Amino acid sequence: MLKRCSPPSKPQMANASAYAQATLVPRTFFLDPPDVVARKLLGKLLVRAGEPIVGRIVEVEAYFGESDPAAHSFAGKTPRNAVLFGPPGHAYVYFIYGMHFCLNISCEPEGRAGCLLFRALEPLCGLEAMSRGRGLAAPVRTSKGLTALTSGPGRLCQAFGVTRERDNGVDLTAPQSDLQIQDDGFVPGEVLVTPRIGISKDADRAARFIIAGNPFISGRRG
DNA sequence: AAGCGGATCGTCT
DNA sequence: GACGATCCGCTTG
Repeated sequence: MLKRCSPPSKPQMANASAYAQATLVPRTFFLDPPDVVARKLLGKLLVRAGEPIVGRIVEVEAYFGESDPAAHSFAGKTPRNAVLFGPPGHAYVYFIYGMHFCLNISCEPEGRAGCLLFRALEPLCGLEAMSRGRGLAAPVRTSKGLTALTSGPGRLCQAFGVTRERDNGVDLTAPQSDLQIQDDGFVPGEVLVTPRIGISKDADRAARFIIAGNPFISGRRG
């Protein structure tokens, strides 16, 4: 269950009363193939316990395990990607470009390495903590500032304080976990599917899932 | 509005 | 030893 928290100045997609009624998303939710989980995952909440920090998932990319040339697991299991081959619902965090972290959640039964990359969130709670994580001198005020908080895989990790050391391997479906996926009953409108961002192999495959029209989506909007 | 280059390092060849 | 599932600031149109 979520503690009550202050909504951002301009909530875009949901009302504050729903935040307190969110429930933990179970591991079985993540047993499905990546494209199926991607659709279901849009509209759910990423929650960091404590403050709390909460964002609604508005953009994800599906990666299809060992059959997907663009996936980290394409070449098989290594020390870095081992989490992906474990049970579903766990965080896979990797370090990229010498500078940024990216957060994924594993899916499919143990032994299969499908996952979803979190690409953008709509900030709902914990704006001050998010601003701090992003290295800002003061909490965001403008709508443009709000967008830059969690629009992009590296940005949302900064906002939530996600690092490989802290979060890789964490069970996002466990009640005691610091980082969780929760469901407040929100149902997204139209979902668009586009090619994935920033990859060179299999660049045309439609595997990026976005909530149509959401202002927090990163990069190309459709 | 779009395009370019720099920053910076873990991971696998 | 090369290369990213990125972000930011600066340049140009």
